[in-house]
Amino acid sequence: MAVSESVFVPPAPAPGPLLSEQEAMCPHRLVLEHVTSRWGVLVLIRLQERSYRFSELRRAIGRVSEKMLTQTLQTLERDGLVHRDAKPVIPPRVDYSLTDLGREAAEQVRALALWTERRMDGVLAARQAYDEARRADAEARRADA
Amino acid sequence: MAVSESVFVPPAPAPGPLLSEQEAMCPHRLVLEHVTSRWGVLVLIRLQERSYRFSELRRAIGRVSEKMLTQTLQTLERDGLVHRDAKPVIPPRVDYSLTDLGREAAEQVRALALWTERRMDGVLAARQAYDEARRADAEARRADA
DNA sequence: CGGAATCCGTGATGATACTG
DNA sequence: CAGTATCATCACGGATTCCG
Repeated sequence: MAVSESVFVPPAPAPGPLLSEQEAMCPHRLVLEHVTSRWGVLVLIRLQERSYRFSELRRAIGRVSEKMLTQTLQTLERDGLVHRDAKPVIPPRVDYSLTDLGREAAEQVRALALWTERRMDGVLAARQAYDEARRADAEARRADA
Repeated sequence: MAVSESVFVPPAPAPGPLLSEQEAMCPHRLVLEHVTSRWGVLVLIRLQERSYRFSELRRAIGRVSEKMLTQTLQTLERDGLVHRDAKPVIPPRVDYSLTDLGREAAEQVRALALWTERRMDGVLAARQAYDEARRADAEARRADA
């Protein structure tokens, strides 16, 4: 029946998938996946600097659809990492910020992001070596034939 | 033709997608996605204890298809985080271990995983509160009508 | 045993339009 | 502005098969 975009029923009103949740794995692995998810990482890092409004966050991250940003924020909010402050005004104004738990998570994630940045040239060098090696023995194999 | 499973042409012999690579974003964001990818995280953490053979690693992680494990390992190898030692014997024997770079990455990832485990009950509590709150004002809205 | 290659379902993602 | 709803699309990832 192609339940595209998995639907959640009353008992478990979870917002969106954000990496399949159906598996019966240790629950903390799921939180890990929320935190390390594509947009989760970027949201946490952004919100670490300061509080953001929805569209503002969207622009800051760039190339994220409204849908995915909403989904990510809802998941992180449900996990208690993000605080959502909706002000009942016209036009609507919603501010997102980190909770204490979220700040801790953000620090971990940020450390990882900083490491990545620091070691980037090492990675690039490794890639060139890898690609070169593959090219080399692809050629050698062609010489056989 | 529905290019399922994006194809890479000679200039960029990258193994597999492992989260879409086509986007022109800062390259270190890609490495971050490799490292935080679903299986990338688990592979790094496992290999941190010791070296593993392919099937051994597969069993240790559990519920990972050969294909995804291969893809993950190849991506991490290309990024210079994992070392692949293929011994030309029959039957084939291939050992995977972390490089120095990989060990650094694994430490970051492990810190995150440990944090997740430590704060798990906080997250669970937050979820219950969130779900309860939603249930409550779903009821309130029903009272309106 | 360790992969490489293929087929294929379904779920994650993005574009668009609509609501309050 | 901050979402929600709907739809179209591909990439993830599993199963299977073949090779060395």
